[in-house]
Amino acid sequence: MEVVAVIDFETTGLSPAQGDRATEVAAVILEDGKVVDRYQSLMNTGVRIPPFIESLTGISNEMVRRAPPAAQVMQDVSDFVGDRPLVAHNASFDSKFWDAELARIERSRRQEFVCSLLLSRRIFPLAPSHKLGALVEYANLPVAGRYHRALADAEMAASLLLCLEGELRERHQVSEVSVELLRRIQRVPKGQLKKCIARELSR
DNA sequence: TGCCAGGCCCTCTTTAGGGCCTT
Repeated sequence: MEVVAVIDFETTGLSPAQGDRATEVAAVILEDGKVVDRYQSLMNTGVRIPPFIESLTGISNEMVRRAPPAAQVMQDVSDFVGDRPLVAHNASFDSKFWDAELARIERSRRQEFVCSLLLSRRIFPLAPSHKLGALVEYANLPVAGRYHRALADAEMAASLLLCLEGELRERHQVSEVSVELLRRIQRVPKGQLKKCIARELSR
């Protein structure tokens, strides 16, 4: 697989369109089956974190008040990941915040996202849940730290991606798992994974 | 005052509804 950047945001809520902002971002660079570089930072947007979210993430208003400005953090993390393909667990969520926070510093995303949630639904259809934590347990992956902290979640999403790649290699005899193949697999209709892989491998 | 997301996916579907997943 090509070198990819696995990212994760902690935020004040679910929707940047409703005024929610990022509170923390992390990115890990995945190369040759291992994490070779890491970035993590809290970020100060000036938006108050609701008590429920403080409790969920352990990220307090006091912590972000002391953090660097969001503009600086987004510039740094954007430079850190560069043009590498991005991966996130439930990418529809992280891509919204990635795009919204980048737009505030007048930058735009140049690469597509791969979603480990959509992939895990195809590759592990029998998992009891496709939440990140449940998949980590299901696949017996290492717990990288506290759930709902950006770096720990990004590390565990990276482990999950490697696990999914391993499944494709072993169970489906795919010798080379490309980002393009992952993008196609995450859109395959239910029950058509094998057919999709066979079609892709015969190209 | 009351309410507040959105994409994906399944099904008792397609002129819809509801659960999952992210914080």
